Amino acid sequence: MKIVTWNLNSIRARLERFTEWLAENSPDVLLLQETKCEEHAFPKEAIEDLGYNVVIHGQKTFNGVAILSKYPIEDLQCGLPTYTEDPQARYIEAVTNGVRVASVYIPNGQDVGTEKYAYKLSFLERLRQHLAHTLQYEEAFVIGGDYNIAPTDLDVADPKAWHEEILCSTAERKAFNALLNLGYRDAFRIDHPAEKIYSWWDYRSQAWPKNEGLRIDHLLLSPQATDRLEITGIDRTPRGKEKASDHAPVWCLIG
DNA sequence: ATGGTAGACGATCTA
Repeated sequence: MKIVTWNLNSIRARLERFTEWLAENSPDVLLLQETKCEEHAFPKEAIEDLGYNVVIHGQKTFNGVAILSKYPIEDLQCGLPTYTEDPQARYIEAVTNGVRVASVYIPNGQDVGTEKYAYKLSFLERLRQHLAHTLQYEEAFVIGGDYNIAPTDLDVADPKAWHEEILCSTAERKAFNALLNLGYRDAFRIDHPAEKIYSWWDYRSQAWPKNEGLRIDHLLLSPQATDRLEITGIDRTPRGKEKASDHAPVWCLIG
């Protein structure tokens, strides 16, 4: 079962490229972030035509997450149960083909020390609380998303430039590690323990041609999902095309 | 300290 996480940076701006990639790669499940529209504006039919069921937690202009699956989608949950007062659409969870999956768009945080940074850290704490709770189900659970955190300097092309900057600060990395310390694993690092490869390249400053990226998109696996993990990867091909998202899809294969 | 680009939307805000 192939599961992909991808921050599309607008599903409508990306529709042609995205459906093209879907037809070529045909993953079983997609966990999408930054769809950037309300449900009525989401191009559901074009995706359903390719054989996917679609569930959406959207909002106007910003954020928005979705789950696509070739299998029926059950037990839908929009928003973190531990953060029901969050006005932003950043979390969706469901069960499909016997696997619990979630798509999460963790706040960017803007700059260290800002109000948005505080919101990011509080969102991460609410996520930690929820993931602590779901462990008791002892299910295969895959939490894919744009975490907006490069877990270590190995995940950063230019660690000096990013030292204690947003996406790389100590408090953010501690919050990410707190998720791992619950018992979840960063899927990509299981079979690529030392590879310098990234999932996001800023549109600015020619970051893509210079390969000045960061690995901030992750698939976290519960112990039961970890036991079933076969391989993972990051597909950089779509990032090099016209009208690309600034993020690349990250995938894993669960047996 | 600033600016670089992209998307939504219609002036800026978010990233």
